[in-house]
Amino acid sequence: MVRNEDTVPMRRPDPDSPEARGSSAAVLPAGPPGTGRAPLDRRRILGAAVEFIDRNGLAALTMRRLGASLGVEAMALYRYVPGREQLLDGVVETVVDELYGDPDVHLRAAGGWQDFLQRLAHGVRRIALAHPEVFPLVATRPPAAPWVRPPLRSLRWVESLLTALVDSGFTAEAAVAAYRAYSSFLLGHLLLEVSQKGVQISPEDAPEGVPDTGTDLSQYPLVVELEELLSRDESAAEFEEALENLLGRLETVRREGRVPGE
Amino acid sequence: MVRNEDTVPMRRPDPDSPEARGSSAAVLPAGPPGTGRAPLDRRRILGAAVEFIDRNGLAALTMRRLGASLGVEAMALYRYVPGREQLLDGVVETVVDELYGDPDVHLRAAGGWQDFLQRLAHGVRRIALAHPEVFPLVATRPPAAPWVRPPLRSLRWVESLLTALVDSGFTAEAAVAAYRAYSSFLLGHLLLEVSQKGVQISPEDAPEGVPDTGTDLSQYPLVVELEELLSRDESAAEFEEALENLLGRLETVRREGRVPGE
DNA sequence: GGTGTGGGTTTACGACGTAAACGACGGGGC
DNA sequence: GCCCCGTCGTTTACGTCGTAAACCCACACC
Repeated sequence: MVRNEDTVPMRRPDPDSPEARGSSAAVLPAGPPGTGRAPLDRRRILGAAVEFIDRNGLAALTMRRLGASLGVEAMALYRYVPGREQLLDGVVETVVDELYGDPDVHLRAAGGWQDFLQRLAHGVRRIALAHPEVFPLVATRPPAAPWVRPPLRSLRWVESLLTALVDSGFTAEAAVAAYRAYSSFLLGHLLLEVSQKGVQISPEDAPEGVPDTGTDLSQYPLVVELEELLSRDESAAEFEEALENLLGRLETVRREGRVPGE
Repeated sequence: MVRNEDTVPMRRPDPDSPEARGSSAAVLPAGPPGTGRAPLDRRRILGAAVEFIDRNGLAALTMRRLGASLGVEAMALYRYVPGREQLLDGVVETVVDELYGDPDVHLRAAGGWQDFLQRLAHGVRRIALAHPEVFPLVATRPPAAPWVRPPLRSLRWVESLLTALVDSGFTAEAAVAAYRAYSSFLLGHLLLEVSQKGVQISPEDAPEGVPDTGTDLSQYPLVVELEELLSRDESAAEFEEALENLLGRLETVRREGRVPGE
C-alpha cells in the first residue's frame, strides 16, 4: 500500500516562507572555513554567528568554532565583542534589524495603523521563519527595559508602533495596551511555529514510514483520533486569522476610546 | 521631595502570585548544603534542580553545583539522570506536573469548557510566576511531538483539553484550532510576563532613585511621554482580559460549528 | 565468611570561555 | 634608514564544565 504523502490539499505557498522570497543571506560565497580573508569586524562576526546558528543550531556555537568558521582563532573575536553573552545579544539585534531591510515594512504608518501592524507582523514572521534556530533567543534574552518587549526588541519600532496608534486616535492607555497585546500575540504564535517546525525535522529523522511508534498513545484516544488534524501545519492561516482578530478587537477599542479591560 | 513609591492605585493582590497562596515548595528545611542526608533518588534530584534554578538562575546550574546542593558529588547524579540535557527535561516535566497538585485545576471539565480553560490557564500562570527562571525552559525546550505544544507539555492535559472541547460541541477541527490558539495565547502572555518580571529585578538592582539614565531616549519622544504607562505592570488584568476575549471568540466558533479561519 | 552488588567517590579527559603575554606588521617622525 | 608604537591576530595558560571509567565500600545473602 503506497501511501500518498500529499493528502494535504492545495499547498498554497506561504508568503512569509524563506523560499517564497529572495533570501538576502546564504547567497554570499562563504563555503568551508578560510574562504573569507577579508578583515574582521563586528558586523562580519555577527553575520557569521547568525549563519552558524542557522546552520548548526545554537548549542553548537562556541567561540572557537565561530572563529574557525571565519578562519581565525577564538581569541581574535574578543577584540570586537566583549564575550559570548554579548555576542548573543548582538546576534538577536542583527536578526531583528533585518526588519529595516524589508521593503514591505515601513517605519512610518503611511497606510493606516492596521496596515502598519499587519506589515510589521509579517515582517517579524518572515524573520522568525528565516532563522528558526535564532528566534528562541530573540524570545527569551532579557530585554533592556521592561517596555521593550520581545520580539520587537528595538526602541525605534516601539516608537513607530506607538506613534502609529496614537496618531490614529488611540488614547495613550489604549495604545500601550494594544502594544502589549500585539507583542504577546507575535511572540506566542511565532515561538510555537518555529518550535513546531523544528520538531518536525529534528527527531533523528525517522528513516522509514513507521509513524512514530515511540510513545504509547493508547491512554489518549482522542489524541490518536485527532492525530491527523493535530499534526497538520496550518500556521500561516492561523497566524493570519489571529492577527485579523486582534486588529478587529483593537479597532473597536480605538473607536470606543477606552482601554480594553474595562 | 520625597517621592511616594505607592502611586500605583489600589494594589489589588494578584490571585496567581506565589505569596497569595500557600506555596508547597520552599517550605522544606533544605538550608545550606549537606542538610539533606536522605538517600538520593530521581525525584529528589529534580526537586533540588528546580529549587536551585529558582534561587540562582538557569545559567548557574551545573552538575557539580547541583550535586553539592544535595551534599553529593556530581557523578552521583548520573546514576539517576542520563545527563544534563535530560535533567533539564526532567525539570520542565517536574514543574508542569505541579498542575496535578493544584486543587483549582481539574483533569475533567466538570464545570463546562470555559471553566476548564479558565482554571487551567490560571494554573499554568501560577506555575510560571512561581518559577520565573524555569518558565523560559518550559517555553523553548523542543516538544516531544508536534502536537504537544508548550506550555502544556503533557499528553494528559492535551487529551483533557480536547475532550472538554469536543464534549462541549466543538467539531474536531474547531477543537484543534482552539487548542492551538489557547497555547499560543498562554505561551506569549506568560513568557513576556516572567521576562518582564525578571528585568525589573536583575539589572544589577540600580541602587538609588536615579530612574535609569542608562540609554538616551531623546530620539523616542512618545516612549518617554508614555514611560510611566509603559513600565506599569498590568499583567494580571491583561491576562484576564485576553483570556476572556479568547474564550468569547471560541464560544462563537463553537456555536456556529465552524473552524475559525473560514 | 566470602561474594556480589548497589550507590557514591576519585580520577581523568577533552572542550569550553577568557585573561594575559606575545608576535608581526605597517605607517609616521627624525 | 631607523625606531617606535598602535593595531590585530596568535599562543599559552587557567579554571570550570560535562561525563567516561575505574574504584571503593558497606551491606545482604548464601
